[in-house]
Amino acid sequence: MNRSPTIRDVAKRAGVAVSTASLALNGKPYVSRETRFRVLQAAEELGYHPHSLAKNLADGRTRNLGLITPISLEHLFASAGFFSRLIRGMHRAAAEHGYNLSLHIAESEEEAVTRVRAAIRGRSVDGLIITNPTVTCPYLKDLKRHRIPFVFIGRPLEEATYVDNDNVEVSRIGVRHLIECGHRRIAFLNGPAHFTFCVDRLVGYRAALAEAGLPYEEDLVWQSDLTEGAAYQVVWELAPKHEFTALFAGSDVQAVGAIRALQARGVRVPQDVAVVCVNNTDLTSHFIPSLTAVDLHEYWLGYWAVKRLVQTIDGERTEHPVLIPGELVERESCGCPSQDQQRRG
Amino acid sequence: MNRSPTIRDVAKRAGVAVSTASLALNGKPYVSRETRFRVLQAAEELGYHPHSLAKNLADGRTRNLGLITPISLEHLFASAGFFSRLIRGMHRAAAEHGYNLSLHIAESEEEAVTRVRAAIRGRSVDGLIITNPTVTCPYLKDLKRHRIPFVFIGRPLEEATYVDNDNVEVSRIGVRHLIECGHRRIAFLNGPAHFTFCVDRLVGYRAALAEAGLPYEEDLVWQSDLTEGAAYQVVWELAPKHEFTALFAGSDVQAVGAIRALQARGVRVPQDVAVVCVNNTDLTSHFIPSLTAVDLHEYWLGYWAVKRLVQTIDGERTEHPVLIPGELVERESCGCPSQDQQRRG
DNA sequence: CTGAAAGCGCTAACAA
DNA sequence: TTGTTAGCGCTTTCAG
Repeated sequence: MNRSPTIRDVAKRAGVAVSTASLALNGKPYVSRETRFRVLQAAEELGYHPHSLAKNLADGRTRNLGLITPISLEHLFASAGFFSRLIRGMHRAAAEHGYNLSLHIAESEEEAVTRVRAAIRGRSVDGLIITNPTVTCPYLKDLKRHRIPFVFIGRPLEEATYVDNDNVEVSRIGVRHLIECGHRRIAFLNGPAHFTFCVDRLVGYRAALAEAGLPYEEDLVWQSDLTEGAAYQVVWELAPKHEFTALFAGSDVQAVGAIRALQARGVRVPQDVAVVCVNNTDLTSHFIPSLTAVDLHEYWLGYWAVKRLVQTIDGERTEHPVLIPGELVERESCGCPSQDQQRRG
Repeated sequence: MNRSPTIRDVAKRAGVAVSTASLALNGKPYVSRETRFRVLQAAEELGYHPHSLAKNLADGRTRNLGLITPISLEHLFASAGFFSRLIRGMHRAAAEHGYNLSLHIAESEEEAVTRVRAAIRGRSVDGLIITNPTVTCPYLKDLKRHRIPFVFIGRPLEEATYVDNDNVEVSRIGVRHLIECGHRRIAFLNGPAHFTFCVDRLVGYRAALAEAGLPYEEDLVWQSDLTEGAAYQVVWELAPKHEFTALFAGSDVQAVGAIRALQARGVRVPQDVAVVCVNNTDLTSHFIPSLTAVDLHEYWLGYWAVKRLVQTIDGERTEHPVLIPGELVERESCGCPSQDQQRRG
């Protein structure tokens, strides 16, 4: 197997110096049409392809973007679809800008610190995308000290570049839909308040009620962890104590827990209580009844996260975050006939 | 910001030559205890960390493993959980061997060819893991011509290193369970026969029946695409024409389609028909009734795929494929009381 | 055991 | 415009 041709070979064959070949090959100026043509031709004939490592070492860029996911296995399983779509979007944007995507999975924030450090030390990435920022963000120190470009997916508490859903809108859309279906007493099963997105969603919930002139009742705002079991517990407990005809759930899994609890109490969905949730997943589409959900468009979250990161790397100071809007996907659980109406319209 | 220390700095500080520093740093022999200590000490004091790119360029290895996924978006959405777990396992094994994982998502086999070529040309990976091999495998030519190490996830038709589930066992386990629950007429909703795993699963189905002395009836073997809609159609059509008390479905999604069809026909699950399916996902656990499923242990699939790849890279000729066993996870849909029995036991 | 020197393949000053 | 020449930071012969 012949050693693959280097830029030297190309230069020699084209009868020019390596530097000229380099310029020509990379489409830089200061090369005559004719010379460029000769070089390109030679490269073609030789089947030349640049060696990415050498290139990267020489110009100091790795053309590698790292994804750091500081989330537990449990959390991952619960949101596998979310990450698949996210990664897909990231991949697309990365490809558009000539970057590679490398994975740095961490099961905890501590592990994330290790991975961030390793990436920085080995200078193996030009930038980092980090999901699920929390209050602590222990890796932030390293990040800032080494001034490595990074962007968060999710709204962090600290000042930092980030991309997130417009979570106020997300819940507003969902709740508004229930209101339009005629519901006036809408319970909200939110997630834990230490997630910034849960805070934002509550704002959206209130906004939707306010817009419709409906009163905000604290008693109808419930909270549970993002698991089916936790949601079940909370709803089983609280549902009998309040009157409501609709429920807005913070996630698909919580919706399932809630529905199981309601059914166990003899409440039918959607006949007695209509349900809308956040996260448009295979669970929401395959569940019986299928669940009306707000799609988070994770693909675009990932896409823009990479875009922003590339901008940061390129030195463009981009202040405001990118906020991806949600979109309502109507199914059976909200009990609205509007789906058919739309089709007819 | 001070330029980060290089191996030169370390050597100088330790009062040795770079080559000696290199040997010491990499734990190679031919360095005296004392010298090694001095070097390590110097590195520590300087906060030295090797530059991965330089290292890679020098020794010709990228320490990068590429994952190629030639699957449509549609397919991906249907099996997001599968890939999450797969990738997680790959990541673990890669980390164990000091490799990085880079993503090369392709939405089709043609695109996969492009990505494989790019990876080869840029010499950006030491080896490739490729999922979903098909009859055509158009990238195989490039792979072989350049002799780049690779392993398939899934059984290919061509001779090649691969890792897969033991699909004969997978269905045997599922069907055997139904038999143990007392069922004697068990329908099998399989996937398309052009998937090698579907072929294998049919073998397992027959084996389970044979072991129990039950007759094999071709009429009870159905086939549908891997979507809910397709499964629904087939079961809606065929269910009334045959007598059976249990159904073994080739995937979680197919099971859902089948159950919807059965319910539409007034058949209750699990009271009238017990259901077991393949793929232990969030859908199977959250569905009502929750679905008894054969877990494919995708994590280990990914883990072993990388292990095998690393072995291949290291020149160890490993002939036979790794076959990951499935495991039954009992839930409501099979209607067996054995779950409780086990807990009591 | 240790050190000097030659690359790995490419980019980027700087000179011509 | 083009060519010469240093590196990028590390590994690896090959002599001492």
